[in-house]
Amino acid sequence: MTKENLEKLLNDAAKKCGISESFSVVFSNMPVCDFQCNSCFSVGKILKINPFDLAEKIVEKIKSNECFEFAVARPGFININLTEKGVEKLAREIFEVKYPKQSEHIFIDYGGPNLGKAMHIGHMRSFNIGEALKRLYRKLGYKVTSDIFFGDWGLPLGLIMAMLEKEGTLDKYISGQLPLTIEVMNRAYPQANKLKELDSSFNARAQTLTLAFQNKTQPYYDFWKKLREVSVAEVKKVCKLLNADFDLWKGESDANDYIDTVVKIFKEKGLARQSEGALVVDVAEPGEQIPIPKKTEDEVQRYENPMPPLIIQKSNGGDLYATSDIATIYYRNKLYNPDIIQYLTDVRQSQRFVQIFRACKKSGISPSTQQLWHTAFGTMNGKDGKAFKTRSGGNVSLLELFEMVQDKVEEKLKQNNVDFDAGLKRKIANSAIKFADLSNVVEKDYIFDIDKFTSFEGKTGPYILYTACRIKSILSKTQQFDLNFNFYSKEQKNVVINLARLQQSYKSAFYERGLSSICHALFELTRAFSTFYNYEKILAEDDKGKRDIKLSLCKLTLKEIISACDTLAIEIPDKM
RNA sequence: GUUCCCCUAGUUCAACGGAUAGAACAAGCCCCUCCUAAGGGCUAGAUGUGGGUUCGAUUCCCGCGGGGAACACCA
Repeated sequence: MTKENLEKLLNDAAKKCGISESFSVVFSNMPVCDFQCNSCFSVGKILKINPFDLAEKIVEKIKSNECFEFAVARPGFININLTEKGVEKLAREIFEVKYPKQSEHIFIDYGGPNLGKAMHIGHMRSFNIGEALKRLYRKLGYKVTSDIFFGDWGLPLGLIMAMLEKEGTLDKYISGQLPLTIEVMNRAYPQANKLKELDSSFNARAQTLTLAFQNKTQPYYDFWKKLREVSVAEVKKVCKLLNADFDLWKGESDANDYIDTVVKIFKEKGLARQSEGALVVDVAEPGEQIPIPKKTEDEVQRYENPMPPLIIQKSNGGDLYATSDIATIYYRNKLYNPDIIQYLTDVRQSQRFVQIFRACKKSGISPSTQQLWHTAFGTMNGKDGKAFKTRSGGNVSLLELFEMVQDKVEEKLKQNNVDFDAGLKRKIANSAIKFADLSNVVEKDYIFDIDKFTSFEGKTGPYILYTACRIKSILSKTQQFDLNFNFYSKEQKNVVINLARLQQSYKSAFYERGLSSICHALFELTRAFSTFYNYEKILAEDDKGKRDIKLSLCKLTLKEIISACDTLAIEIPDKM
């Protein structure tokens, strides 16, 4: 890579001056240069040399280079510009880039839909970010296994059963007299959820039914299987819309067989203790969970640096999700032995994952060499800055959101007199949603704005697709041409620089475990291309050499846009 | 109460401790006899507050103000 070449040049020059400190290079945001080196300040400080003098000394030692022009600027910057030869070489590197194979195996857990509950917009980020990270890791040469990890073993399914039982239809659904559909579940769950608050005997019945299928008591266990089947089919529909796919479609229920084993491990290692009737594991480290003296008798006990113990068994003997999570880590290690396990959830679950990870490390369920990552993403808020809710206080379902965006896309397509089919509509809607979501920095909350998802101008997914389609259109209208990277105009060079920045963004994205830098670089690239497109005639260029150069730029840019979109799980249509 | 996160143009978002703080939307002005105007060009507009560290702070540290989240049997 050019950046590395530059750093080598500078470091070699430094060595000739007897300096062993390292110099690094970054893309410049200044209009005067392509790259810059800021290291003269820090190195100058260590060596007690004026940074400006140091910069001059280094640059003097670099014998003239055909690819780069060096200049020293005011307090001590080294500014570097690419020559035409340098641009050509950079373009060639970009065109031929290959990522070496990595030895690590990353296991990534995202999606996490709960059976029985319709997916809402809160699930969207996990799917979008997780899917894109999975693809990014693969692109960068890692072995990756993805698991959707259903919440399929809990109370919601017991609630649905209890609701149907109360209606008197449960037997008919069990026997198959009435067909079980997702609509039945989507209706029954919210009703049951409300009812359990009002009717404690109903709640108790739901608990009993939950325990029944968990103990594999018939006919409830078979009915649970049926509920799972119907839900999974529905989830797969959403996955198709979001262009997400998983290697494993497991869930809490698969961890069930290992729960006793892991509880035993905690007990045998003396890590578990009884507290208020529940079985807990202490995970606080020194300086955490220090009780704050109560001011009055009946005040709730508060703690300084709170880190409560992790409950692995309820006082009624029931299991918790945390126990399933630990059991899941246990069997994932047994079956897949990954080097890294990554989870993607809302930031509100952060403390829970700290607890789970610590419990796994303490007990050795996760070996000390294994990395456990929790990538916490910000909450999607409404315009009031609070967690997003519809006017009626409910959640917007993911399918509804997708429909709304597709309707808007259809409107726009009709307005532009474009021939379209369902596939094109879906692709454009998908790009709008993905790009709007992934552009945000992962860990920050963001405002869920429906207008943003249905606006197709400016920094949006459809803009990226539009640019790609324009390039495709040009390339489809041309015959064979000779690949030629001897770019000569300012606009062409700017496209190449942005191509390099896009490739650089994959590395940043890996370290940040987020996609916003890729989205940003992709947008800047398409913007640079659009400027070039507006300034220079491509197909109408008479000079064959120049036309080859311009077409080569089209080809290279399209290749990289396709590659980036593929990483983000955005599909590009041929026309729009 | 404790802990963590956030505060940047009118709005929504960017900016490994680097130079003149970038975009998008909204506003105003231009560009379709020309490869897709879902486009391009131009104009105007911002770092909550008070200290500190630094050659240099939106970025790091400490106050203050404002907002959000978590704080044992939900996930």
